[in-house]
Amino acid sequence: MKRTSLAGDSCPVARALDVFGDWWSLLIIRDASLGRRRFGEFQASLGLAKNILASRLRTLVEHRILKTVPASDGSAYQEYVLTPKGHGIFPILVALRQWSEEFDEHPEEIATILVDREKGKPVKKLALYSQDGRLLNEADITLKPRKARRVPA
Amino acid sequence: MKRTSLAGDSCPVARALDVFGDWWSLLIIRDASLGRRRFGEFQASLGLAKNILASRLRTLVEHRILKTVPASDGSAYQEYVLTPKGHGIFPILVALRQWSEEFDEHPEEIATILVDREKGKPVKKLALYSQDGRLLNEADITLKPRKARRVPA
DNA sequence: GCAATCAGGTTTAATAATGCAACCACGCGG
DNA sequence: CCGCGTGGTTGCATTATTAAACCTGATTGC
Repeated sequence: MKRTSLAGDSCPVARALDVFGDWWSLLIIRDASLGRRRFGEFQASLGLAKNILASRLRTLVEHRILKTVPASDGSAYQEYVLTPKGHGIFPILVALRQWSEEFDEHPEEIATILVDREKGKPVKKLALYSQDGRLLNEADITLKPRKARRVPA
Repeated sequence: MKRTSLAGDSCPVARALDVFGDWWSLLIIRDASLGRRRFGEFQASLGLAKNILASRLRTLVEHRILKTVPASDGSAYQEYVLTPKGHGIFPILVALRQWSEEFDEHPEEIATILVDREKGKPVKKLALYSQDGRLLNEADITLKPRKARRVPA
């Protein structure tokens, strides 16, 4: 069967999904962004098989989304923490959360809401703006080739 | 071995991933948001097996992210178009794209950039704001229980 | 100081999800 | 009535995911 790799795709959405588009990676990253760092913490929180967790952590480290650090409590073990590249996934988690908050069929089952720490009030929805500050929706944008193609002589 | 379902999870991120967190759904939604509507268009664009595509389209319709409409060119076939719930996924696609644009190891392989239709200039990065307009980053937010828990007498 | 326990995995064997290709049904053109 | 394009479904081989058993090195109990 071989799951088709998207790594060579030219679409940035596909390239991102190739890195963490599987069933567990984003949840591991979510846990990491909530401060979990130890193998056992992830395993207890997510309830996934340990071999899968080991495999996912390995590929996330390879992709430099996580890095291992020597320990924090003096024990001989290692911990997994987000790199800057990993922290960059934060908006994606927020977007996923906001979509569920808005469209989930059973919103009463959602346990938590995202609030700003200072005031304790819900955050605004993520929104897309043009460089000159206009609010953009799906119809207001378009795709452009990244660079003018060099025409062969 | 049954793939563990996340549908009953109380985390909205997990709930979203349960709906479209597989290998293909987000790419189908991306294509739909680019205007593709026919089975054959998706299949040609994504290069996935037809049975998988049929299965994904079915579950996306069940979840009301896509809906089938009778035809647009008069033929007897049906087309798949995004519902409002489906259009709500747009910010997630943008977030994925922007992450790749910022962190991909081979950005030269990315073919397109997102620009606003009116001016043709790249869009701003998605950003998270508090209700009173402060720019928030990962450290400025926290999770709060959705409702005050009713304490049993 | 020796057994028991725990963190952090690897190995094994079963089951479920892919992928590919072949097949089917329908409408249409000739 | 024969073939072709669209839109699927069905079988079967291959791969991924899973739970559970096992392993290793460090820490704790006594």
